[in-house]
Amino acid sequence: MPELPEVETVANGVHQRVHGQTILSVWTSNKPQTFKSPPAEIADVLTGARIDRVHRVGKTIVVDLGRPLSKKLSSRPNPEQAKRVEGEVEGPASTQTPGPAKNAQFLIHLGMTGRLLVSTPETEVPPHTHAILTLRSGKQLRFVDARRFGRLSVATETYTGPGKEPLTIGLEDFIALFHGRRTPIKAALLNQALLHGVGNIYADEALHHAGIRPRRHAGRLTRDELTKLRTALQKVLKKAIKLGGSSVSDYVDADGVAGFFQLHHYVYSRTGEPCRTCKTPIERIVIGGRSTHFCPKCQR
DNA sequence: CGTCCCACCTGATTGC
DNA sequence: TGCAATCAGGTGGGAC
Repeated sequence: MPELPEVETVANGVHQRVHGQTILSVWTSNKPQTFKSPPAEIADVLTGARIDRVHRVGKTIVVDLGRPLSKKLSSRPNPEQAKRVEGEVEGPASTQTPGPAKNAQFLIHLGMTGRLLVSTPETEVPPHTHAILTLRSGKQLRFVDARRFGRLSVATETYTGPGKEPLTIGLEDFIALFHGRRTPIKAALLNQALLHGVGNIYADEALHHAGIRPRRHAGRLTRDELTKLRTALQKVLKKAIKLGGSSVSDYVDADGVAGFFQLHHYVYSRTGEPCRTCKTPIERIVIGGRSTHFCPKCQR
Protein backbone atom coordinates (compact mmCIF):
# COMPACT_ATOMS: atom_id res chain seq x y z
CA MET A 1 0.00 0.00 0.00
CA PRO A 2 2.72 2.40 0.70
CA GLU A 3 3.52 5.38 -1.44
CA LEU A 4 4.75 8.70 -0.15
CA PRO A 5 1.60 9.74 1.75
CA GLU A 6 1.18 6.35 3.43
CA VAL A 7 4.86 6.15 4.33
CA GLU A 8 4.79 9.67 5.75
CA THR A 9 1.72 8.86 7.82
CA VAL A 10 3.31 5.72 9.19
CA ALA A 11 6.59 7.49 9.95
CA ASN A 12 4.78 10.29 11.79
CA GLY A 13 2.69 7.84 13.78
CA VAL A 14 5.68 5.76 14.78
CA HIS A 15 7.65 8.88 15.66
CA GLN A 16 4.97 10.03 18.07
CA ARG A 17 4.88 6.65 19.76
CA VAL A 18 8.54 5.78 20.10
CA HIS A 19 10.81 8.82 19.80
CA GLY A 20 13.22 9.29 22.66
CA GLN A 21 13.10 5.63 23.61
CA THR A 22 16.06 3.33 23.87
CA ILE A 23 16.13 0.00 22.07
CA LEU A 24 16.94 -2.74 24.56
CA SER A 25 16.97 -5.77 22.30
CA VAL A 26 16.39 -6.84 18.72
CA TRP A 27 14.99 -10.04 17.28
CA THR A 28 15.07 -10.82 13.55
CA SER A 29 13.50 -13.58 11.48
CA ASN A 30 15.53 -15.98 9.40
CA LYS A 31 14.27 -14.73 6.04
CA PRO A 32 17.44 -13.33 4.49
CA GLN A 33 15.68 -11.51 1.68
CA THR A 34 14.16 -9.08 4.16
CA PHE A 35 17.53 -7.84 5.36
CA LYS A 36 19.61 -5.63 3.14
CA SER A 37 22.21 -5.34 5.88
CA PRO A 38 23.19 -8.53 7.71
CA PRO A 39 20.76 -9.15 10.59
CA ALA A 40 23.67 -9.29 13.03
CA GLU A 41 24.79 -5.83 11.96
CA ILE A 42 21.28 -4.47 12.29
CA ALA A 43 20.97 -5.90 15.78
CA ASP A 44 24.40 -4.55 16.70
CA VAL A 45 23.66 -1.02 15.54
CA LEU A 46 20.17 -0.88 17.03
CA THR A 47 20.80 -2.44 20.40
CA GLY A 48 21.37 0.29 22.96
CA ALA A 49 20.57 3.09 20.54
CA ARG A 50 18.06 5.83 21.25
CA ILE A 51 15.38 6.62 18.68
CA ASP A 52 15.78 10.34 18.07
CA ARG A 53 13.43 10.81 15.14
CA VAL A 54 11.34 8.78 12.71
CA HIS A 55 10.74 10.39 9.35
CA ARG A 56 10.45 9.72 5.64
CA VAL A 57 12.78 10.00 2.66
CA GLY A 58 11.07 8.96 -0.58
CA LYS A 59 9.23 5.76 0.30
CA THR A 60 11.74 4.82 2.98
CA ILE A 61 11.12 5.24 6.70
CA VAL A 62 14.27 6.59 8.35
CA VAL A 63 14.93 6.13 12.06
CA ASP A 64 17.63 8.51 13.30
CA LEU A 65 19.61 6.84 16.06
CA GLY A 66 21.51 8.41 18.92
CA ARG A 67 23.55 7.09 21.78
CA PRO A 68 22.07 7.65 25.19
CA LEU A 69 24.50 9.17 27.69
CA SER A 70 23.08 7.35 30.61
CA LYS A 71 24.55 4.73 32.85
CA LYS A 72 22.37 1.70 32.96
CA LEU A 73 21.26 0.31 29.65
CA SER A 74 20.39 -3.28 29.91
CA SER A 75 20.34 -5.60 32.83
CA ARG A 76 22.22 -8.22 30.84
CA PRO A 77 25.61 -7.15 29.57
CA ASN A 78 26.54 -8.04 26.05
CA PRO A 79 30.20 -8.84 25.45
CA GLU A 80 30.07 -8.12 21.72
CA GLN A 81 28.73 -4.65 22.30
CA ALA A 82 31.32 -3.92 24.92
CA LYS A 83 34.08 -4.94 22.55
CA ARG A 84 32.77 -2.77 19.77
CA VAL A 85 32.36 0.30 21.93
CA GLU A 86 35.93 0.15 23.14
CA GLY A 87 37.09 0.71 19.59
CA GLU A 88 35.11 3.90 19.17
CA VAL A 89 36.87 7.18 19.46
CA GLU A 90 34.34 9.88 20.16
CA GLY A 91 33.33 10.90 23.61
CA PRO A 92 34.37 9.61 26.98
CA ALA A 93 33.63 5.92 26.86
CA SER A 94 32.50 5.91 30.46
CA THR A 95 29.43 8.01 29.73
CA GLN A 96 28.47 6.25 26.50
CA THR A 97 26.36 3.19 26.38
CA PRO A 98 26.55 0.79 23.44
CA GLY A 99 24.90 1.87 20.27
CA PRO A 100 25.47 3.02 16.75
CA ALA A 101 28.09 5.31 15.38
CA LYS A 102 27.16 8.96 15.17
CA ASN A 103 24.39 9.63 12.66
CA ALA A 104 23.53 5.97 12.19
CA GLN A 105 20.09 5.31 10.76
CA PHE A 106 17.72 2.38 10.62
CA LEU A 107 16.02 2.23 7.22
CA ILE A 108 12.69 0.54 6.62
CA HIS A 109 11.18 0.08 3.19
CA LEU A 110 7.65 -1.29 3.41
CA GLY A 111 7.57 -2.82 -0.08
CA MET A 112 3.98 -3.68 -0.92
CA THR A 113 2.71 -5.18 2.31
CA GLY A 114 5.11 -4.08 5.03
CA ARG A 115 3.68 -2.74 8.30
CA LEU A 116 5.27 -1.17 11.35
CA LEU A 117 3.36 -1.89 14.51
CA VAL A 118 3.84 -0.54 18.01
CA SER A 119 2.54 -3.27 20.29
CA THR A 120 2.68 -4.48 23.85
CA PRO A 121 4.67 -7.70 24.33
CA GLU A 122 1.46 -9.49 25.32
CA THR A 123 -0.06 -8.81 21.92
CA GLU A 124 0.12 -11.92 19.79
CA VAL A 125 2.93 -11.75 17.25
CA PRO A 126 1.29 -11.74 13.82
CA PRO A 127 2.33 -14.14 11.06
CA HIS A 128 5.13 -12.85 8.82
CA THR A 129 6.80 -10.85 11.55
CA HIS A 130 10.44 -10.27 10.59
CA ALA A 131 11.81 -7.95 13.25
CA ILE A 132 10.93 -7.01 16.83
CA LEU A 133 12.61 -4.14 18.66
CA THR A 134 11.93 -4.15 22.38
CA LEU A 135 11.99 -0.64 23.83
CA ARG A 136 12.71 0.61 27.30
CA SER A 137 9.04 1.53 27.79
CA GLY A 138 8.24 -2.14 27.39
CA LYS A 139 6.54 -1.57 24.06
CA GLN A 140 7.71 -3.35 20.95
CA LEU A 141 8.23 -1.98 17.45
CA ARG A 142 7.44 -4.81 15.03
CA PHE A 143 8.01 -5.14 11.30
CA VAL A 144 5.47 -7.41 9.64
CA ASP A 145 5.52 -8.17 5.91
CA ALA A 146 3.55 -10.99 4.31
CA ARG A 147 4.82 -10.60 0.78
CA ARG A 148 8.39 -9.89 1.81
CA PHE A 149 9.07 -7.13 -0.69
CA GLY A 150 10.00 -4.90 2.24
CA ARG A 151 13.63 -4.32 3.26
CA LEU A 152 15.42 -3.45 6.48
CA SER A 153 18.92 -2.03 6.67
CA VAL A 154 21.20 0.25 8.65
CA ALA A 155 23.20 3.17 7.28
CA THR A 156 26.15 5.03 8.70
CA GLU A 157 25.86 7.95 6.31
CA THR A 158 22.78 10.10 6.13
CA TYR A 159 20.35 8.52 3.71
CA THR A 160 19.22 10.90 0.99
CA GLY A 161 17.27 8.53 -1.27
CA PRO A 162 17.64 7.84 -4.96
CA GLY A 163 15.89 10.91 -6.35
CA LYS A 164 14.32 14.27 -5.64
CA GLU A 165 11.56 14.94 -3.13
CA PRO A 166 8.30 15.49 -5.05
CA LEU A 167 6.84 17.77 -2.37
CA THR A 168 9.69 20.27 -2.35
CA ILE A 169 11.27 20.13 -5.80
CA GLY A 170 11.32 23.48 -7.56
CA LEU A 171 9.72 24.05 -10.93
CA GLU A 172 12.90 24.33 -12.96
CA ASP A 173 14.38 21.19 -11.42
CA PHE A 174 11.12 19.38 -12.04
CA ILE A 175 11.07 20.36 -15.71
CA ALA A 176 14.72 19.39 -16.13
CA LEU A 177 14.05 15.88 -14.82
CA PHE A 178 12.09 14.94 -17.90
CA HIS A 179 14.16 16.66 -20.54
CA GLY A 180 14.98 14.39 -23.47
CA ARG A 181 13.29 11.31 -22.05
CA ARG A 182 11.43 9.16 -24.52
CA THR A 183 9.81 7.06 -21.84
CA PRO A 184 6.08 7.51 -21.14
CA ILE A 185 5.46 10.18 -18.51
CA LYS A 186 3.74 7.57 -16.35
CA ALA A 187 6.92 5.45 -16.29
CA ALA A 188 9.06 8.52 -15.60
CA LEU A 189 6.90 9.44 -12.60
CA LEU A 190 7.42 5.94 -11.20
CA ASN A 191 11.19 6.11 -11.70
CA GLN A 192 12.50 6.60 -8.17
CA ALA A 193 15.84 7.87 -9.45
CA LEU A 194 14.00 10.95 -10.75
CA LEU A 195 11.34 11.59 -8.12
CA HIS A 196 11.27 9.30 -5.12
CA GLY A 197 8.04 8.57 -3.34
CA VAL A 198 5.59 8.61 -6.25
CA GLY A 199 3.89 5.26 -6.84
CA ASN A 200 1.22 3.87 -9.09
CA ILE A 201 -1.81 5.47 -7.48
CA TYR A 202 -0.53 9.02 -7.24
CA ALA A 203 1.10 8.91 -10.66
CA ASP A 204 -2.29 8.11 -12.21
CA GLU A 205 -4.08 10.65 -10.05
CA ALA A 206 -1.61 13.43 -10.78
CA LEU A 207 -1.75 12.83 -14.54
CA HIS A 208 -5.52 12.99 -14.44
CA HIS A 209 -5.52 16.25 -12.50
CA ALA A 210 -3.02 17.69 -14.95
CA GLY A 211 -5.00 16.47 -17.98
CA ILE A 212 -2.07 14.52 -19.43
CA ARG A 213 -2.26 11.09 -21.04
CA PRO A 214 0.00 8.59 -19.33
CA ARG A 215 1.59 7.38 -22.60
CA ARG A 216 2.85 10.80 -23.63
CA HIS A 217 6.64 10.90 -23.97
CA ALA A 218 8.06 12.66 -20.93
CA GLY A 219 10.47 14.70 -23.04
CA ARG A 220 7.73 16.01 -25.31
CA LEU A 221 5.59 17.60 -22.64
CA THR A 222 5.48 21.38 -22.81
CA ARG A 223 6.65 23.64 -20.01
CA ASP A 224 3.06 24.46 -19.38
CA GLU A 225 2.07 20.83 -19.06
CA LEU A 226 4.97 20.07 -16.74
CA THR A 227 4.08 23.08 -14.64
CA LYS A 228 0.55 21.76 -14.31
CA LEU A 229 1.85 18.27 -13.56
CA ARG A 230 4.05 19.43 -10.71
CA THR A 231 1.22 21.42 -9.18
CA ALA A 232 -1.18 18.50 -9.55
CA LEU A 233 1.28 16.01 -8.08
CA GLN A 234 2.01 18.14 -5.05
CA LYS A 235 -1.65 18.86 -4.50
CA VAL A 236 -2.63 15.20 -4.70
CA LEU A 237 0.17 14.09 -2.37
CA LYS A 238 -0.61 16.77 0.20
CA LYS A 239 -4.29 15.95 0.15
CA ALA A 240 -3.55 12.26 0.64
CA ILE A 241 -1.22 13.00 3.54
CA LYS A 242 -3.98 15.01 5.14
CA LEU A 243 -6.51 12.20 4.73
CA GLY A 244 -3.98 9.57 5.72
CA GLY A 245 -3.31 11.28 8.95
CA SER A 246 -6.64 10.33 10.33
CA SER A 247 -7.43 7.06 8.59
CA VAL A 248 -4.15 5.20 8.69
CA SER A 249 -3.37 5.52 12.37
CA ASP A 250 -4.18 1.83 12.68
CA TYR A 251 -1.04 1.05 10.75
CA VAL A 252 1.02 1.55 13.85
CA ASP A 253 -1.48 0.13 16.28
CA ALA A 254 -2.83 -3.33 16.19
CA ASP A 255 -4.47 -4.19 12.95
CA GLY A 256 -2.84 -2.43 10.07
CA VAL A 257 -4.41 -1.25 6.97
CA ALA A 258 -7.93 -0.18 7.87
CA GLY A 259 -9.34 2.84 6.21
CA PHE A 260 -6.95 4.23 3.70
CA PHE A 261 -9.09 3.19 0.79
CA GLN A 262 -11.49 5.92 1.73
CA LEU A 263 -9.19 8.08 -0.29
CA HIS A 264 -10.99 9.89 -3.02
CA HIS A 265 -9.48 8.51 -6.21
CA TYR A 266 -10.40 10.05 -9.53
CA VAL A 267 -9.03 7.31 -11.76
CA TYR A 268 -7.03 4.71 -9.85
CA SER A 269 -8.87 1.39 -9.70
CA ARG A 270 -11.93 2.95 -11.32
CA THR A 271 -11.82 1.14 -14.67
CA GLY A 272 -15.16 1.48 -16.47
CA GLU A 273 -16.56 3.85 -13.90
CA PRO A 274 -17.54 7.38 -14.99
CA CYS A 275 -14.90 10.08 -14.80
CA ARG A 276 -15.75 12.36 -11.90
CA THR A 277 -15.18 15.33 -14.16
CA CYS A 278 -16.86 14.38 -17.47
CA LYS A 279 -18.60 10.99 -16.93
CA THR A 280 -16.54 9.27 -19.66
CA PRO A 281 -15.68 5.69 -18.58
CA ILE A 282 -12.18 5.41 -17.13
CA GLU A 283 -9.85 3.23 -19.20
CA ARG A 284 -7.18 0.85 -18.00
CA ILE A 285 -3.97 0.14 -19.92
CA VAL A 286 -0.59 -1.31 -18.97
CA ILE A 287 2.57 0.82 -19.04
CA GLY A 288 5.85 -0.66 -17.95
CA GLY A 289 4.00 -3.60 -16.51
CA ARG A 290 1.92 -1.41 -14.21
CA SER A 291 -1.82 -0.94 -14.51
CA THR A 292 -2.60 2.60 -15.54
CA HIS A 293 -5.94 4.38 -15.35
CA PHE A 294 -7.00 7.49 -17.21
CA CYS A 295 -9.90 9.42 -18.68
CA PRO A 296 -9.65 9.45 -22.49
CA LYS A 297 -11.55 12.72 -22.68
CA CYS A 298 -10.02 14.79 -19.88
CA GLN A 299 -6.47 13.64 -20.55
CA ARG A 300 -4.77 14.44 -23.86
C1' DC B 1 23.36 4.51 -20.50
C1' DG B 2 18.20 4.34 -20.90
C1' DT B 3 14.38 1.49 -21.00
C1' DC B 4 11.77 -2.86 -20.70
C1' DC B 5 10.37 -6.90 -18.36
C1' DC B 6 10.37 -10.32 -15.17
C1' DA B 7 11.27 -12.42 -10.75
C1' DC B 8 10.73 -11.91 -6.08
C1' DC B 9 6.39 -13.43 -2.41
C1' DT B 10 1.69 -14.19 -0.18
C1' DG B 11 -3.11 -13.37 0.00
C1' DA B 12 -7.48 -11.62 -1.74
C1' DT B 13 -10.53 -11.74 -5.44
C1' DT B 14 -12.36 -13.41 -9.80
C1' DG B 15 -13.94 -16.87 -12.87
C1' DC B 16 -14.97 -21.41 -14.29
C1' DT C 1 -18.21 -24.97 -2.85
C1' DG C 2 -13.58 -25.74 -4.79
C1' DC C 3 -9.78 -24.64 -7.03
C1' DA C 4 -6.96 -22.38 -10.40
C1' DA C 5 -5.91 -18.13 -12.54
C1' DT C 6 -5.23 -13.34 -11.94
C1' DC C 7 -4.02 -9.26 -9.67
C1' DA C 8 -1.90 -6.19 -6.04
C1' DG C 9 0.05 0.39 -4.00
C1' DG C 10 7.52 -1.83 -5.18
C1' DT C 11 12.10 -2.66 -6.66
C1' DG C 12 16.44 -4.53 -8.59
C1' DG C 13 18.82 -6.99 -12.03
C1' DG C 14 19.49 -8.77 -16.50
C1' DA C 15 18.29 -8.31 -21.41
C1' DC C 16 18.10 -5.46 -25.27
